[in-house]
Amino acid sequence: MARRNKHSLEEIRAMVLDAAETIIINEGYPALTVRRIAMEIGYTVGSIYMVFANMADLIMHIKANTADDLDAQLQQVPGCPPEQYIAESAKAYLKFAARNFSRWNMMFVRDTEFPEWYRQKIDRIFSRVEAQFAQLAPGCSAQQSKQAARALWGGVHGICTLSLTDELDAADINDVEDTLLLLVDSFIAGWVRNIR
Amino acid sequence: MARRNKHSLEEIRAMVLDAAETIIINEGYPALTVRRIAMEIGYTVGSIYMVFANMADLIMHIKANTADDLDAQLQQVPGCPPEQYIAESAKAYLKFAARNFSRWNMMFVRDTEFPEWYRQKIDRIFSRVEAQFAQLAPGCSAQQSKQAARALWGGVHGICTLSLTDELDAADINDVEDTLLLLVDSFIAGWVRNIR
DNA sequence: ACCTGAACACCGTTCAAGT
DNA sequence: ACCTGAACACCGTTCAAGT
Repeated sequence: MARRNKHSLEEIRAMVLDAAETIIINEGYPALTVRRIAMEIGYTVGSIYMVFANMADLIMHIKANTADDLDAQLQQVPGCPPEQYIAESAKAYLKFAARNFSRWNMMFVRDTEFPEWYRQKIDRIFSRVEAQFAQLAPGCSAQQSKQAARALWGGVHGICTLSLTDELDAADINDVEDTLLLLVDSFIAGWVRNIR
Repeated sequence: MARRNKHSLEEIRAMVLDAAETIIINEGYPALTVRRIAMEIGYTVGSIYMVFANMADLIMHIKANTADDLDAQLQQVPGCPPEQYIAESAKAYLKFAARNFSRWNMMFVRDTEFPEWYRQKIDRIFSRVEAQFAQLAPGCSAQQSKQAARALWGGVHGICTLSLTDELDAADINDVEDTLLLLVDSFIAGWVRNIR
């Protein structure tokens, strides 16, 4: 066999990425193997190494796609006063994490060094909340609002992680949302108070 | 070969657990393999299956040990007023996570269903902080202080996760500690205020 | 009653060989 | 210039066979 040339390398690359994401979504991260992807796209194992350096490289790009999807989701939160905006963003973050658990969870397992372009994507997600904190207390320094955003967003992330991996035994997602809003509301109330 | 009987099954079990923890500490979680453990304790692969059902079972018990160690660490936080106690506990949590990163991180990768006895260990860790919240606002219901503890502790956990996996680009651990204390102080201030 | 080690069904990765 | 598929060095797990 060999040589079919039915797809360009770019097309194959897209097919690999797409098949990989489908496998993760439907069967979870551990089900993702080169052989499995190859089968799915109708090529053999070797061909995957034509378009990605290795598994780690492919995974890095899946993470990047997830980061973009998450960012797009957060961008859809309608403009409103900072407190409300931050609360809505937290809810949107939880919703995305719950609906895309496997892909979302992948983003935070560190197999290889994060490349700079990936780090920037993560930063972009954080920066949205940072801007809101700056509005929340116009007097405070950029450093202060940045730290507040990171503290709270780390917090939001933690509640999502523990809830969705069943560490906090949160019965259903509504309980989690309540806990999330308790964190957001209390933190903001306390922060605005202490900043003065 | 075969039959040496130099160690009891209990001894082998302890050796396996000990070797596994050493490998994780020194070389990280991915370095942990049955063959590697067998080599380390001077037995063959098969013998590990005499004392643990499988790799997942072994890992579960490593996690349990880590949970106990973490609990012991938190127990060493000296008695003091609730706000301070919670802040000190958060610092102790971060310190443990930083010093025992591989083992700590393992606890939150969910490979199999958490057995009930393991869940109880995690609950015990949380309950320490819950009690402090009850003291913080004597009027509030048990449900309220429980939720507050879970919100804040989820938050503390999240900051630790993101910082130690380099997601929040926190330069050094002191910055992380500052961020952690900002979360704790602001949350408590806001919570006490809102609860009334 | 222990303990071995070969065997099985998997991995990711490489690369000579085919068209 | 693509693409294959056998080969390599790994996994976890099992279990007949040895003492």
